[in-house]
Amino acid sequence: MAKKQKKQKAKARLVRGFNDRLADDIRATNDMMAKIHKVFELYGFDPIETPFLEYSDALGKFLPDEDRPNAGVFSLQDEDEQWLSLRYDLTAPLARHVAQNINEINFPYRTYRQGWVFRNEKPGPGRFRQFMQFDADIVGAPNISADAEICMMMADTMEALGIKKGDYVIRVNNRKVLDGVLEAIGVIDEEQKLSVLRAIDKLDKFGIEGIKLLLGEGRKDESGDFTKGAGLNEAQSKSVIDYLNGAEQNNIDGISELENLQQLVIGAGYDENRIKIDPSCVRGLEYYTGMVYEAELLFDVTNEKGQKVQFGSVGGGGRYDGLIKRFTGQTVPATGFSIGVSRLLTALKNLGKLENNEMPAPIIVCVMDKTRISEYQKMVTELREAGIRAELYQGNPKNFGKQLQYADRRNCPAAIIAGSDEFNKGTVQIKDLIAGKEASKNIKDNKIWKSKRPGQFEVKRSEMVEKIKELPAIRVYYRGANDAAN
RNA sequence: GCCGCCUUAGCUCAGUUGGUUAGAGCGCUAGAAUGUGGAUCUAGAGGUCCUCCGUUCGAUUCGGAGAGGCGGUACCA
Repeated sequence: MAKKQKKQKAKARLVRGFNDRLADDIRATNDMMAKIHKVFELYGFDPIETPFLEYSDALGKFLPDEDRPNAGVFSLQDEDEQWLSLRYDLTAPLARHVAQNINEINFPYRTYRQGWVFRNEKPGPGRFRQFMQFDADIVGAPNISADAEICMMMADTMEALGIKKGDYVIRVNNRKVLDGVLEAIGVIDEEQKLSVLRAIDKLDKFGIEGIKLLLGEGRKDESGDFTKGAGLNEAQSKSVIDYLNGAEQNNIDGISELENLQQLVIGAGYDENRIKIDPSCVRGLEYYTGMVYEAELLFDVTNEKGQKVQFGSVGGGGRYDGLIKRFTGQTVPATGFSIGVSRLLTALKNLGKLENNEMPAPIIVCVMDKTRISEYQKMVTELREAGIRAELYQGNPKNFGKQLQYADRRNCPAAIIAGSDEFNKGTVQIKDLIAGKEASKNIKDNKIWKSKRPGQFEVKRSEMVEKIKELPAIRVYYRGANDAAN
């Protein structure tokens, strides 16, 4: 009987590729977001928010087909049988919004937005099926100066997040130049073109030797799986490698755009350490029409298991002059950038570059006498009014040791203790749990430990809040907040 | 999608050449110690050995299929 019931219990489990987020991550993410917002606002961008769900056809070419309605995107049918999809990026919904409100929008439209996006595909390391992006775009801006500004803003954003000059680089390239290379070696087949571009994109992953294999017959990976190559001949392959090594190119249009951008950013004080032209930068294949950019972290990241991980790209973007045309028929040039917030957070966390501004745990007011709950609650309120996190112990107050154990495990800076003795005297006990923890290192015997009450002292009830404020842990954290308020 | 590795207690993992009662550490609960966190000691709870099918007198162990996890690779708007 008991067994049968057990079998009927629901299994607590997460959907593949989705994750719960814990307090530290949420706080760190919010902190990052605030910094990014600040930079984007400074550059004159305004926020916008669009829904998670869009009509599938509005999202572009990834329509659910009959056989695989959920390939790549999560899709479902509405009551009227129309296909809806969870957004897989923030650009397609922006294009829809702009097309829909094209007469009201004041161009050039500088806009940013953040949010969750969803992809129905196999999750990998640092890769999830729900993740957060943070985008900025300038819509209705045909000039290279818009691309230059986006690149500079990206550089500023990286630095605002605490990543130093030289620890990141914004790589820039131009699609037109890549097209010129393909043209020069006589590759006209669309599939082959894509294979060549994909191979080029993998330079940082596999190196020149790996690229040669991918341009030719193909490459076998570490698990023994074989990737078919682009099938170029020796001469074609050599031309591509020469291009990657910086050989001169003949696409005048693309080259001059890149030169123009470089001139603009250098003029504004962004040298090659920050924004660099890189022939191996490719990005979204059938999507971008001119400039493409990518933000790359240059330092090694060590993961939880102590392995070194090459982190690479944490964001990318480019010019997409065709996206809004799908809706309106008229070309609306646009350029923008997308930051992979979740990825960036992981990188910063592994690096220890997140500022240590962890929220201190609350002060715990212990319950020693159940008939005096309202008096304990009053203490909590006074602390809160002073801007100090505080809570009344809400577990079973029967066992007093449990209350301190709870406070200890939460890393609370202090506990307030008041029983009948203290109430009679008009005092409270303040127990500095951090000082006590320090003292415990030298006390082996529990009887002594108990009688000594390390870190604990008695103060007048009326001075409780002031004395709490004087605790080292409280002073350090709350000083900044109070200064800001005053 | 393809390739490889993995799945035993809440967690990390031993183990069983196919056999009666499957273990450890950590964690959890209780007590020593009812107004004091840590350390220590004692006791206790906790398992369809991922699922199904097959081989076998007998399967957690062997075989097959499937699911899930990790990693590589492909795709990536």
